[in-house]
Amino acid sequence: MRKEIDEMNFAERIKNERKKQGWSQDELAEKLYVSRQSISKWENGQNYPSIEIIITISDLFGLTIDELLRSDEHLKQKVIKDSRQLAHPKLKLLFDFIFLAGVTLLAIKLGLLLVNKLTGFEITFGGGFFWNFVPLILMIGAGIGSDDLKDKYKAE
Amino acid sequence: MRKEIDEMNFAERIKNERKKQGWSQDELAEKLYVSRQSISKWENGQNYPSIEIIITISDLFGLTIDELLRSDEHLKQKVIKDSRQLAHPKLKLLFDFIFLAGVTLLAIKLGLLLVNKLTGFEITFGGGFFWNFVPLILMIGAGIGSDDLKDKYKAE
DNA sequence: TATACCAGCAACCTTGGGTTGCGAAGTTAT
DNA sequence: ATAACTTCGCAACCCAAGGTTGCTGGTATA
Repeated sequence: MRKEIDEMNFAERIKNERKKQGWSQDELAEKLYVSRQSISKWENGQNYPSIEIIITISDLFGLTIDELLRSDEHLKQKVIKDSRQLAHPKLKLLFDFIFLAGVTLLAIKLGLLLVNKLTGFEITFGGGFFWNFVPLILMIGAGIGSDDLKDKYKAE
Repeated sequence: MRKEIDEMNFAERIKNERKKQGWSQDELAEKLYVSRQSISKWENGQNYPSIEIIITISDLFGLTIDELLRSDEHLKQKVIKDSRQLAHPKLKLLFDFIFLAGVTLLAIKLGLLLVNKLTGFEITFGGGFFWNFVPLILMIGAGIGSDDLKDKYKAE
């Protein structure tokens, strides 16, 4: 029972963590005030340390006790699902389109200015006020809205 | 030692959780395949259950093992510090200034356009190409750079 | 009253966690 | 080559901690 569940995980994990820190069994034993052979036993799955020592170990390695004692497979099932759903997907899509419209208008305007510059043409278009303000308003307004909605997820 | 650290917490917590579920000691004992007196002992702080049973208990009550074994005070100290430090603070500051310069130029230009519109003045300034492109380039370029650096933190 | 339920104390037993002893294997220095 | 040192696993042993059984007291209900 014990072996099937988590002992292999605990043994491996404590061994890996010890090596990650570059400690020998002797050094870890000193830190935990136990004999070196106790460390050896834990790492070979012969027994578990006492509760108090488990808590100390989790502090020493910066792991939760669950991470120490449970199998990776078990922990995976407990991971919170990352693919959360946006609260207002359609509204965000609208803001994205408006932003694109602003970008398009701006691109048209700047493109014409560039053509005039490079070719010596003097293509003009009326509504200078429109061409200077509306693209910016669209881009800024929609950008703010879309960014705001990006961080809102459905409650679970 | 043991009593000072977490035994009171474990004993209280397991008792509270059992009652929260509306179970008697007998009922919990059946679920865990132990005697009723074992439950009594745990709840009165006389001893701890074995590791296997602790894991089963944490599943049964939907708590982490850390929550079972550690004091509330201890868990608080483990909260990850949110105020992480940026990897390149000075570079990000430079990008922020460049962005501000672009915004300033754009504001000047749009401000003049607005004044012309509202007062009927015809204040003009040369370099139409400059006034149309440079603010945008500054804003977009610096905005991208600053946003990129916003997510880079120093390794711990 | 009797019965059922609940939970704590105590004696007892077993087993699991920790210690000590020993030795093998690997590495380094002379 | 040998000696010294480091690292770690196996085994015997011990004891305390965890679990069981027995008993009892308190409370609620019929």
